[in-house]
Amino acid sequence: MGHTHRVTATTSDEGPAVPVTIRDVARASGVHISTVSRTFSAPHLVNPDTRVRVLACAEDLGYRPNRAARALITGRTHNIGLIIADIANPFFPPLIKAAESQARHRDYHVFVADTNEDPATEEELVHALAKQVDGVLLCSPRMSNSLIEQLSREVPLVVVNRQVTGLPCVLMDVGQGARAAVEHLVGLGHRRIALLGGPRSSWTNREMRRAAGAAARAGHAELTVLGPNAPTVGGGSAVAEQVRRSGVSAVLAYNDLMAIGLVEGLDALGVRVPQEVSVVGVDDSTLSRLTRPKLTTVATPTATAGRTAVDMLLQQDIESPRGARGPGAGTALGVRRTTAQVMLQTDLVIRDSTGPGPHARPARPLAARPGPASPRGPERTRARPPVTPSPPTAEE
Amino acid sequence: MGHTHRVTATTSDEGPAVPVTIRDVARASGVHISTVSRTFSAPHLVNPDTRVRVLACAEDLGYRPNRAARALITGRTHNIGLIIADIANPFFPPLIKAAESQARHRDYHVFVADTNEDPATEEELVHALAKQVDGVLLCSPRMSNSLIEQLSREVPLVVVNRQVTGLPCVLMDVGQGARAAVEHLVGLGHRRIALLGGPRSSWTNREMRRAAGAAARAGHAELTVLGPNAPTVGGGSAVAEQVRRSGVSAVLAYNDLMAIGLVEGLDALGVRVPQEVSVVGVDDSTLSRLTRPKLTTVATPTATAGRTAVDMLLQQDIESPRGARGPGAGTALGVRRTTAQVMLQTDLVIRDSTGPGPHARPARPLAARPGPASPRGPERTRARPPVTPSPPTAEE
DNA sequence: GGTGATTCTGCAAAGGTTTGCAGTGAAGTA
DNA sequence: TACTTCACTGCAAACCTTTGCAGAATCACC
Repeated sequence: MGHTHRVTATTSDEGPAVPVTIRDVARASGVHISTVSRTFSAPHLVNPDTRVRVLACAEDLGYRPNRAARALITGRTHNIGLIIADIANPFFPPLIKAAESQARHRDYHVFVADTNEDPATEEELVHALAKQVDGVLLCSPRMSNSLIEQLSREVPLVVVNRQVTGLPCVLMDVGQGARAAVEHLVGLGHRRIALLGGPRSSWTNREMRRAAGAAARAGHAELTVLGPNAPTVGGGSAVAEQVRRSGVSAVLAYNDLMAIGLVEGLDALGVRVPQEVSVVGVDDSTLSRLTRPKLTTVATPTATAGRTAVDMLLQQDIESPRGARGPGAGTALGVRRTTAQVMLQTDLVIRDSTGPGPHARPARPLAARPGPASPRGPERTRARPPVTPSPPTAEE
Repeated sequence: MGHTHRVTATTSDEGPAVPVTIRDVARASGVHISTVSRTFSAPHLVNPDTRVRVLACAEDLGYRPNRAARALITGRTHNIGLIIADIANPFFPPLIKAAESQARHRDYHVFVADTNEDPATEEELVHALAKQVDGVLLCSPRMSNSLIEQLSREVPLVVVNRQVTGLPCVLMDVGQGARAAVEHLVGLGHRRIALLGGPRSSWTNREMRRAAGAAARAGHAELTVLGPNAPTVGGGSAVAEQVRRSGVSAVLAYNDLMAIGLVEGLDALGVRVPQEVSVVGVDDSTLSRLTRPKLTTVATPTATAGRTAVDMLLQQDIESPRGARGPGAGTALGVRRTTAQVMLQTDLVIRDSTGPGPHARPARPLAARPGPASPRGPERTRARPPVTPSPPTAEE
């Protein structure tokens, strides 16, 4: 596979033509370049007759305003950068699409970049994007908090899935989700539960550990933390053996990918889910409904997060336009801006990958033993009113 | 879900500081701005002593060259635009990641944008990206060929998954893949086969129809085309009922998503795969190994396509730098460039979603009826040497 | 000491656009 | 008619860099 076969190779003169600028249009329509400029950026300032003439010339010259040059002087690019930890993770597409749609409504474009979960790439991308966008959405960053704060002085930032003091953040209450998941498992009669950790530098990871640990203690269950692991299918299947050896009867995974990988891995070892081990994921990605057994998972409001993040960025942006020292405007130092932190609720969605554990109450023996093929619909437990987030940890 | 809870809202003075320019560095280090510029873009031209001084000043002023301004004069942004039909389709992430990695090696950054399968959005995005990137990779475009050609005069273009005369293209030999799939099904004893079509304006879609039709005729099988459909899981499950009514015993779907959706839909109707209906997908996305039964599918060399496309773009780019009318260089009209078309091979990967049909030879009755849980490993048939692509159709 | 080469630095134009200011002419008002 | 107002347009500076050219200083060499 992947063998290359060159079918055709020709040369032609059909290149991108010489770029046509505002000057060419001005010359063609016999007006000054400033009039052409106004025709596009402030049409009400130019005489209707001239306007149509200019537009006509622009049309058949194929003129398009150079957005980069425009940005140089206005300080606004009308672009938003969206930096994503791993574009192959089905968690992100809904977020991306929601952000794009929200941005489009506000006449902005979104440029997405993928970091492969690598902090160095993350930093580099922020620098690369800095002057070409009006702000950057940092999704599930793997950098340290201090580096994020530092970068935020270079370009307006909104952080998703991480809490950074002084910066606008969109958080999902995975703590509450993890607690609901553990309570669900405890309620099913599980007393030995494993938590499959994700990347070490993930805020979500820390929140889950904290909340799952507390919930386990409250439920008199024992929680084993396994990890950190790569937050991928491979990362999940890689720990299957370890999970089996640990002797737990239920697992809460960092995300759906790991949960699915774990189910795969356990299956290969001959361990049945949910009969022998129950598995819970996080994200409620499209995947969770497609695999068998269907995954019990903590639903995160991904699309809402995308929309909210864009809103927060644009709001902040509008208040303090970049390059605020216009001609004659003096130097505007330290523009005030508002930084809000928003916490979104999560839901536990119960499907077929969780079942009764070794300490299940024998009451209602039939109803209490819903096999993976049981026809009951998905059950949703709404998370409780969100709590205030834990104080931000010192570093990462 | 998605209820917003505002946790914190503060204002602070920690905004993005006043942008520090090359001027500030020049002033601080007591040299002319041109020296600062050279310190960054041509260090060998500046005295080591001055260089360290300038670098030191730049460092503690936090100076970063403005890439947009630089691009304005050099004509090169060192960015590549990557326009994707649907970022939620697992077909794309490997392509994106390969493109990003290849670009990074050449000191380029990739900006991804998603079009939601919408031609209008596609066009708009090309315009938006035009002056901010050195070239655009158009993946599985839904625009008309003529529009693509027109846009290619605005910015260098490389097209993936579509054949446009005069433009560099990266194609996957889905025709060969579809043929192999149909032959596989015919060999299994299927005589009535359905093709689940994808988007009408998809080149891949047309190729598949053409090749699958020919292969069916050659195998004395009847091919029913169903569609066009949305190339998504939903699009697949939506036609399940129609597939059942059509009475076919095997289906070749436009892509894995549709195939998986179809399997889901058939399952809901009580139709078993592969016992009653065989299903083949296209793409060999990560999904195809995760669902049950594991999907028989046509593997497309997605990562290779991403790498190749970047290479073709950069090669073309290097030959003809944009804005080629440098100071005093006169007007360079119609720069020559080379346009190649590359066809990549595909492979049929046989897994568990295909099984014997109504006309199966009764020979080896046991081995010929592999259930979905049969432990045989995946089987790969290498596609034959690629053929020259069919001549481009007039429109889209 | 004179010549030429070499190394470094400054000057200024250029890239494509926006925008405050001033100027023009026409229309409105007294 | 004289004066104000208004709508429109041109001028030129500004945004932040890069880069060809030329000047200055240093050095080597004869």
